[in-house]
Amino acid sequence: MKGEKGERRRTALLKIAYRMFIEQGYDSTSIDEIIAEADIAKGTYYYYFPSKEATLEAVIDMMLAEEAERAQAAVASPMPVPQKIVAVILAMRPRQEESGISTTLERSENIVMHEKVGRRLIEVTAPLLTEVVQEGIAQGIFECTNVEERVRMILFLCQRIFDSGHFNERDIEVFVDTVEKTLGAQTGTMDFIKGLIQ
Amino acid sequence: MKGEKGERRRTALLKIAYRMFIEQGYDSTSIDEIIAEADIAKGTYYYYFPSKEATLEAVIDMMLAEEAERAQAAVASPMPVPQKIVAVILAMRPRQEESGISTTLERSENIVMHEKVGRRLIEVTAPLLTEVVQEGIAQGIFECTNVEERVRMILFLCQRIFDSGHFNERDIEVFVDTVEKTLGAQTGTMDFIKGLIQ
Amino acid sequence: MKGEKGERRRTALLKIAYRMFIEQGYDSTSIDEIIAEADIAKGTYYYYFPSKEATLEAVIDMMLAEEAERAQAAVASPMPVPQKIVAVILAMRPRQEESGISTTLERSENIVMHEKVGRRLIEVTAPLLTEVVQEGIAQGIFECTNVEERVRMILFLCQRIFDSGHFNERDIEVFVDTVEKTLGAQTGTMDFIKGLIQ
Amino acid sequence: MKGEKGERRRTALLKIAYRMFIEQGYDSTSIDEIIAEADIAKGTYYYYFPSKEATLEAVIDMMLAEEAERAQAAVASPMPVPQKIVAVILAMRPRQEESGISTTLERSENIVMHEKVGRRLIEVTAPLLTEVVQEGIAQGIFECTNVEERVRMILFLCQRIFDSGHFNERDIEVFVDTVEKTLGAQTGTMDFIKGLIQ
DNA sequence: GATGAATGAGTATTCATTCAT
DNA sequence: GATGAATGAATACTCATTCAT
Repeated sequence: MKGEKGERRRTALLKIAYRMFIEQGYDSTSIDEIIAEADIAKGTYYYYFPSKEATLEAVIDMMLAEEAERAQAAVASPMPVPQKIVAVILAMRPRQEESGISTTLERSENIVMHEKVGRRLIEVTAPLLTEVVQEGIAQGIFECTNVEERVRMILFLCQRIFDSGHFNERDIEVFVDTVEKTLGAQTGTMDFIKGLIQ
Repeated sequence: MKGEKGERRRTALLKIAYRMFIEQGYDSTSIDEIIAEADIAKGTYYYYFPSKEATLEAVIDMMLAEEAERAQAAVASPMPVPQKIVAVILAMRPRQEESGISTTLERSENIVMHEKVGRRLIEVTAPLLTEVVQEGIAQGIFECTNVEERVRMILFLCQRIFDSGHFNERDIEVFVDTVEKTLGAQTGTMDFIKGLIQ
Repeated sequence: MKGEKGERRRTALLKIAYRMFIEQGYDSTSIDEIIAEADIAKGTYYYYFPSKEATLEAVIDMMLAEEAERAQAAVASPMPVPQKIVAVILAMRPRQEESGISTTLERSENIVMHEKVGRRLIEVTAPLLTEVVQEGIAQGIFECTNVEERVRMILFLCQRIFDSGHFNERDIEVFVDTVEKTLGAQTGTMDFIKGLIQ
Repeated sequence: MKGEKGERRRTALLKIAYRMFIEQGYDSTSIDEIIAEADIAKGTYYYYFPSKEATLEAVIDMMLAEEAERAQAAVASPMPVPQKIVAVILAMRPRQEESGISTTLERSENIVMHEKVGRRLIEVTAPLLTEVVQEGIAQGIFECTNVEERVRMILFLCQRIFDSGHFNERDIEVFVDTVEKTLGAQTGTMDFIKGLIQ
């Protein structure tokens, strides 16, 4: 698996597994299905991945890498702080491919992968958002202590909102209000979020 | 399954299944293991439960019934509103038996059951807590709109805190602060929570 | 099971089993389903029938008794011989209840019962029809040897026609022609059958 | 399952299943018994066949292929028409292996497979025999209409005769007579059949 | 006459993993 | 690098039958 060609094949396999795990859930996706889709032999699969579990880990890493990259780009950009926060939050939102099957995400088969991704996504995003919030504090936009804990709480709420999919206008209103208050921002500072979340 | 004797046996079986689902996770607990533990024949198991899935539902119902009862008792009591809120929240906390195996609760095998219970627990608890908050508003202790949505958000946060098990003092502080602010209470109103959550 | 009351209950059970065997097939009908339909306890079922197999035999006996009775009535009646033959043949035809589910009769689940009934039905009907044919020979309407064998052959063909359900006009034509020729009747003697078989 | 070796193993498995289905009946033959007989692992069985049902279909296809081949050979040969008809009919007769266990064929366990094979065998053989009969009509040996329906009727009678196993001389006589008459042949044309069927 | 709790052998099917070639 | 034949433990569920009360 050292050649470039092998690496490309591994990535292709990973993308197929990724799509199938999301569409049908990890447990419900058998290796037989994956190799049928990829049109390779079973031995070949095991040449590239030591186990199914390892494939899941690799898939999750791939997903996280993409999301982290988007969040990181937002943080590094010259946007005003509130917009940066929104950008980081939106980076967590499942993309087109996934949200198109957002109903699937709630099916119990997917809970396992979803939880795994969710927990790790917060681990990755929290430091970035903390940085932004501290930037805001320095600018006098926010005023609060225990920044790290507040950030994790906000990220957790985000996930619940995006997960459920069934949030309404009032849910968003409450969310924005809570974010503003927990960060000690002026009422209305984060109001523009409302327009962005669907 | 009409006699009293049968009903008692069913309950006994349910408790065994309940314990095993929690200890090893639903998926990882096979019917064979359950009947070995209960020392009954396979046919007997299926005499009492139509399927494994149905057993899970019955187990969850049992858990929820207990939790809902505790919450309901709190609401009906003559405590002051803030104490009622805390009581409802604490009713959601897993009991001794479960928390003793709280590390297990995070194992991926348990995610499925955990999620199912969590979602339904919120459905059950939300109306109760909403009632209490509205009582608080009437008494001038709280001041907020969108009560239902705020309550659900608070319950989300509670679950997360109890789930993770790894919360520290600062997490609690942030939680209490957020609850106060989101309900529009005076700072310090809910402070006594800190002493109650471990 | 000596009392009259018990006998009536047994008959009622038999009719339920009969209907279910026909509707779903013998193998696919479980005793649990039968007792649920009859609203009795499992022990009660085994009080009336020693086994499922015995129930099937009893059901078949019941079906045959009815069919044989109709055929016998036809033979004893003062109809002209050709009409008697048709009457016997039509007595083999599944009744309303069954033909309404004639598609079901072809489902593989029903083959077992169907074959059993079919074979025994021929045993019962053949002597009756033989008698009628011999009556016809005495009257100079038919002219043939090996009457018994010819009769059985005709009955085979009848069953096949009623079984398949998919016979068309030409099948009937061939059938009538064959019956006439095999019995040594004048062409046209049995022609009126065409109008009777649907 | 692409290699030649795999194909050979599949065929070997098929023959084992074939023998067991015939000996004990389809339903009464468990996968466990098949793999024990073949001395392979359960997984290996399912590597070659997706399901038990699929195995049955494959077994039936194998049986039919042999029978159809024998019938086809007869039709293509330069024999006189009556002999061809007999050859096609005889091709339907169960071979040594099966008839040696002909008693088994009547056991209810085998009815399902037997019926399935029977129905499909007629589908396969009917067009061949129709062709031969039409050849006979062209040669002035036969004279009849509705050839297809008559052929199917004849084939059906054949099956009943071979099935029952209990036919006697007079049954054959009646059968031959009926065939001659239904095809509009001179009496005696098919007489030589009598010598061939046992 | 009637009940219903208890049985346990039996069944088809799944699937991640291994390994000789 | 790649293949595909082989594995076998694991799993949920069915159902006719028994028998003490």
